[in-house]
Amino acid sequence: MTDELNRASAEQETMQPEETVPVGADVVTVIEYNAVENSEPAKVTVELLPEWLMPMEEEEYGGEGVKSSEWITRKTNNNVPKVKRRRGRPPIARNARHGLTRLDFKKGLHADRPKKTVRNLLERTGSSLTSATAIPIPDPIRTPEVSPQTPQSIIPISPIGDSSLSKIPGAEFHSPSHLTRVSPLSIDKSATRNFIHSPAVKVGNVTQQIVSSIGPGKDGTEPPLRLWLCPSLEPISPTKSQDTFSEQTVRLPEFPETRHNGTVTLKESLPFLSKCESCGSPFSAHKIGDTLCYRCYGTKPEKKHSPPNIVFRKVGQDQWEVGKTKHPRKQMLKQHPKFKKIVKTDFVPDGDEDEDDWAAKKRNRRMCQQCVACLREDDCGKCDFCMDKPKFGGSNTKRQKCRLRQCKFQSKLHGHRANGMLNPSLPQRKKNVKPKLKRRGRPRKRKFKRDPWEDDDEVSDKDEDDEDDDDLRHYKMNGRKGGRRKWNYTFKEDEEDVFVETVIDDEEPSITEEDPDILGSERSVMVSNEMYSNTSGLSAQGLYYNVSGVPAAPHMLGSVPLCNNNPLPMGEGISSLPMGDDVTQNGFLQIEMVRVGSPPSHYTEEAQSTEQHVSESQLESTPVMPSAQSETSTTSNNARPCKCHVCFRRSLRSSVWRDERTTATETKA
DNA sequence: GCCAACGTTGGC
DNA sequence: GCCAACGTTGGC
Repeated sequence: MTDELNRASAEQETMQPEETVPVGADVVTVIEYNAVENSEPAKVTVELLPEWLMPMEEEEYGGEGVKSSEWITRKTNNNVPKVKRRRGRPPIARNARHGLTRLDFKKGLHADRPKKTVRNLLERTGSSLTSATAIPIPDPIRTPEVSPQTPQSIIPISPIGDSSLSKIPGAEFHSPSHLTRVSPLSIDKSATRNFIHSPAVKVGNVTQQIVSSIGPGKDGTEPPLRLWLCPSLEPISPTKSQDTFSEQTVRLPEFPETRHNGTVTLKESLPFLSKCESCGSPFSAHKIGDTLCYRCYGTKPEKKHSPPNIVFRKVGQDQWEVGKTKHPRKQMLKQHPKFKKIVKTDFVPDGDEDEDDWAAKKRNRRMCQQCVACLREDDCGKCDFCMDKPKFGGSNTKRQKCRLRQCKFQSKLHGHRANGMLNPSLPQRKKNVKPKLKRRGRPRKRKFKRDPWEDDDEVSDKDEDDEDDDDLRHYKMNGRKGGRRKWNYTFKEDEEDVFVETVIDDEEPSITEEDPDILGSERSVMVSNEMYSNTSGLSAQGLYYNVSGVPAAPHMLGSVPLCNNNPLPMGEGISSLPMGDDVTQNGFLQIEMVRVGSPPSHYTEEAQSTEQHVSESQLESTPVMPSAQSETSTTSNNARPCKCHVCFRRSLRSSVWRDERTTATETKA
């Protein structure tokens, strides 16, 4: 196991230089860090730009002609001037409140709302729970089962053995319920026997193992009924260590959450009595992270809510069928065609939430409400978007916000240097400008040419066959949608909380190692720097990650404080945990990040390109990153200076840029 | 992948 | 109903 994990670490690190960095705060943070600490002057060509092309902060700082390095430094100081927020057309204030109301600050959960589709409406009304392929949209009817965790449902972890934390008086670690709930410590003979009696258990092999080892009624006591109703409430007693399961269930690296090629050992086959999040019935969790019983798994393959963790979920991999089929992914997708569409692991909106909240949030997805651009009130009147506005005499064809008011973080125009952005006074889109190409976009229902030699006009006059058209369009559509996708990046910031949601959707993962989507499936990332008050006992400023499959307190879960007193580099830390192929395939990696350094105002747009530059060409010479990579690949317990931003980025990177195929490839190498 | 065009929606 | 601008479409 250790060797395997070490190998995984090396594989992770080797992929890092090739990553494509999404538009995100984490990226920028690192760049700033490097720029400041390493005193490496940013290679930025200073050029005079029109006002609306100048960096917005520069304008706010009144720094005409401010050099880029200075500019970055200033931004690092997080001195974004407060500007009176506009309450006009973009309903910032109200919607910001709306957005905040969707945040559960205690749990760091960010509520999201499904789209108003017929399917969703049906599901919300409870009229249909039939679809085994349905996107696991939160069902308000079932929300009581996933209501906020009561203190009783959070199992105080008292690890058996020599854990130092177990000796801390009153130490209580409130890990996400789905992690603690399946703690093997809750398994005792009675519980296991109860599990055998559970009607929800249908996994035969597991049951047989238990039956053979522990006969029902051996101890002559029936389990309490409450154990049936809520197994997680079963008190955990260290005295249970004397039972036959304690030894192998407590030791983390060997924790049997992984299986290889369907080979399940006796030890691995031991189930954990868990409570299904969907139906509430106890069931046998094959591994940590299994929150749904076998029955509900087909209908609700996604957990309903997630803690403010980073959740990398290997979608399209049947957690139950791994190893039992030659093509588990295909089989899974066939069984659950919509399974891979599960993207966001957001908090289940309670029934009180109305559509207005969702609409309000939806309207503000392009606004962080905090950046200078969002706080800007006036249109510049000079950019192309302003010029397009009717009030500026435009034709209102673009219908976009002023360039200067485009959110730095969430605008989809972020980072784009449209042709019309270079200089509004200059002719735009010089390249390949043809008069007949002037009309672009949606309304043009241009038909595809049958004959490539046909003229466009001729084709347009023809009445083509609809089926051919559809085929062609379908092909084109697939060609686009089948490819890689960008990170769908969302950024939410409050005065105290920062939420970064990144969704990666690649239906057709690339095989190349440099492919940032090498996980081969959709991934959902949600980062929150909200501190967990209940993760006391660990460094409040630390960066932690939890890996599913490790059932205990954060320290037992493999959470590693990455900053200050962090003995482990992030990449290595993750790789040293059982998150190899099996975990990424069968379960999901959960990373819990606590108070990760810089506020979002540090993030700059320019740093994205800089980051790419570093990643691609300077990694081998950069004093920070390359050494980390080389070290983390083979060694362990390297005491490194605290670099919060670096840790954060590396954590994301090393967690995301993994793929089992890459693992196999590099294993060969 | 980029982005022009515009349908559409929400606030007023 | 008007305005602002988000989200989608589809050509390139």
